[in-house]
Amino acid sequence: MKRDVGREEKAVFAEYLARHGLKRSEQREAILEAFLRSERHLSVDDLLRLARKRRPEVGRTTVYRTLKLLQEAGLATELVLRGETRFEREYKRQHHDHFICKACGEIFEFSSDEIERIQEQVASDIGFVIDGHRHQIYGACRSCTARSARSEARR
Amino acid sequence: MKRDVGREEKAVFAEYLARHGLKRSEQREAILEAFLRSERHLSVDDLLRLARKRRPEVGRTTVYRTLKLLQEAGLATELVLRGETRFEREYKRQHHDHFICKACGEIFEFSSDEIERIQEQVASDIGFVIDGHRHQIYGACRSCTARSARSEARR
DNA sequence: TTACGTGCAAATACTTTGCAGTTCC
DNA sequence: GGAACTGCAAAGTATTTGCACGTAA
Repeated sequence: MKRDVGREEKAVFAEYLARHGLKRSEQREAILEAFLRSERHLSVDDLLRLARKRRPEVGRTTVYRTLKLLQEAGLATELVLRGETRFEREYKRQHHDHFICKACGEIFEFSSDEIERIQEQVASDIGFVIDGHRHQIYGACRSCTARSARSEARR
Repeated sequence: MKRDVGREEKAVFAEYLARHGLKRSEQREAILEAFLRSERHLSVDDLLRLARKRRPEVGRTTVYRTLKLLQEAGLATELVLRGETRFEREYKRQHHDHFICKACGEIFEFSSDEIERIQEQVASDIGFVIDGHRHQIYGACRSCTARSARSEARR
């Protein structure tokens, strides 16, 4: 069932390599595969670990280098959450921002056309032309809020 | 005229030190003074350089350590803009977020009650309790937009 | 064949920590 | 006098780069 995960993205990457006179390699394939199979927000270490399941010799250096290529190919984006660098899929995904639960570390995505609109408004007020943004909201997710309410009550 | 810059904040810091059994020092005073006199978004290097104008022997280590104290005392906040760590005054300042011009690096502040409100809305939709957020908008400021329009026209 | 790719080790950049000497209270 | 403070050098992190060897095209 999960065969062909990210088939389209693999084609995009192949295309990117070809167009830039670069070559395919087992390592790049293992890394891309691992990246595509995980729906999560991966750290370099996560990705290294996952890629090594398939190809144990993959080096950390190659992960860094491949991530750079994936970003240039429009397949990955870097985000820094609470000081930690993570990567997520980018290809054909709608723009979104993140909630981060300080208790469990879970990351939730959100997007709001309304916020985007007001941003544009505020920007144009000072003659600023927007080209991108990062919006991160920290706090407690539903289950962590519930958990702490429970332990509160227990006192 | 500019005597007594941040008098209130100095008092807050003294109070903080006292309450925690910590001591005042020439270095801490020089660093705080430099921090308060500058209205900008300072890097560690900026602050080190400024503090050294007053006390040339101030060490980088002490700047790091003092910045930590200033944050704990509620006088400074750290922000990471385009991968660069910066510090700004926090005491009694209204919450705000940042525009960053990719061309000249200039940082502009903004705030929008409307955005805050929608954030709360979006958060409560998923049962998330907000505790803080970071919102950074990248693009081109008015003068850089004008400048590039001019060089466009020249072609 | 040859330009590109790889892993390792070394180099960077930024920040923290250990330590021996100094200063504040 | 003793705990706290300081600067330096060393140790950590995270990421990048130089290089000799390996490999896709």
